[in-house]
Amino acid sequence: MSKQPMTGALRDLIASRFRVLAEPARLHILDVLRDGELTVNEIVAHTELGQANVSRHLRQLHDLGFVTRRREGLHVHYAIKDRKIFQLCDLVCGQVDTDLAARRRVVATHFKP
Amino acid sequence: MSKQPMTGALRDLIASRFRVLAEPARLHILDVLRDGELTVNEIVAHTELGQANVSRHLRQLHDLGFVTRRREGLHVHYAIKDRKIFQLCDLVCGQVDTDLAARRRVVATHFKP
DNA sequence: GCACTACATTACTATATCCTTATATATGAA
DNA sequence: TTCATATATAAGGATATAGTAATGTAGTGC
Repeated sequence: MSKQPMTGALRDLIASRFRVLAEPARLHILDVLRDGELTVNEIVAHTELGQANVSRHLRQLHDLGFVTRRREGLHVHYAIKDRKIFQLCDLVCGQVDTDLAARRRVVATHFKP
Repeated sequence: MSKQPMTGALRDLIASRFRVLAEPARLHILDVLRDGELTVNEIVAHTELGQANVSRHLRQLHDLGFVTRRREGLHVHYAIKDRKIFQLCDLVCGQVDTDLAARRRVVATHFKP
């Protein structure tokens, strides 16, 4: 979001990107890909999600440009395309952190020792 | 996402934040709040969304800590709580940009003059 | 009290998306 | 070709969420 107001079309594009990240299962997949590429079955093993489910999520991640796909014989290897997404998650993590801290402070106020 | 793997609970928290941003209508509301606080009706006027709809979206934005609420007589003023969310959108915008550029390149390859 | 305004909530339909089971496709080996 | 493995897709039901119309609530002024 730079200085200009967003057009509706841009909002749609941005929203669809955020939507991909708005799913714990997909975050999990991105997380297990952090240390390098994995095949579908390896991702299934790491996440304990169903194979069809992982395949569907990978399709979305790939369609929106979050991961790369590389076929090698029977296997298909997926990898993080742009590690900037981890910056996104870090920003949100920081938000979660301050938020939880604020909540803790509220609770502490009511449970003075 | 720091070095540690995310727990399921953290993934849920992060995903719920992203989910709030995964909606064009809410991005629009955040966008019109960029230059300062507005009342609900002002937001309705700027976005051309229905009043009930705006109210519902504002509730979600407020519940997850994206905006502040301030009552003043009959009016309720909403404002951006933490301008870091614009960094989030900027990051995604950059992603959209490079992605579209890549697509343009593909198209250009096929439509050589 | 009553009326008016600004906002919030409820109730509802429509749409989207998750997950799973079953099936399809693609690659490699025998 | 036939079989086995890895991945992708289709079809199904279950759940969630957007938008809207109607109603509820809170504050202001008469």
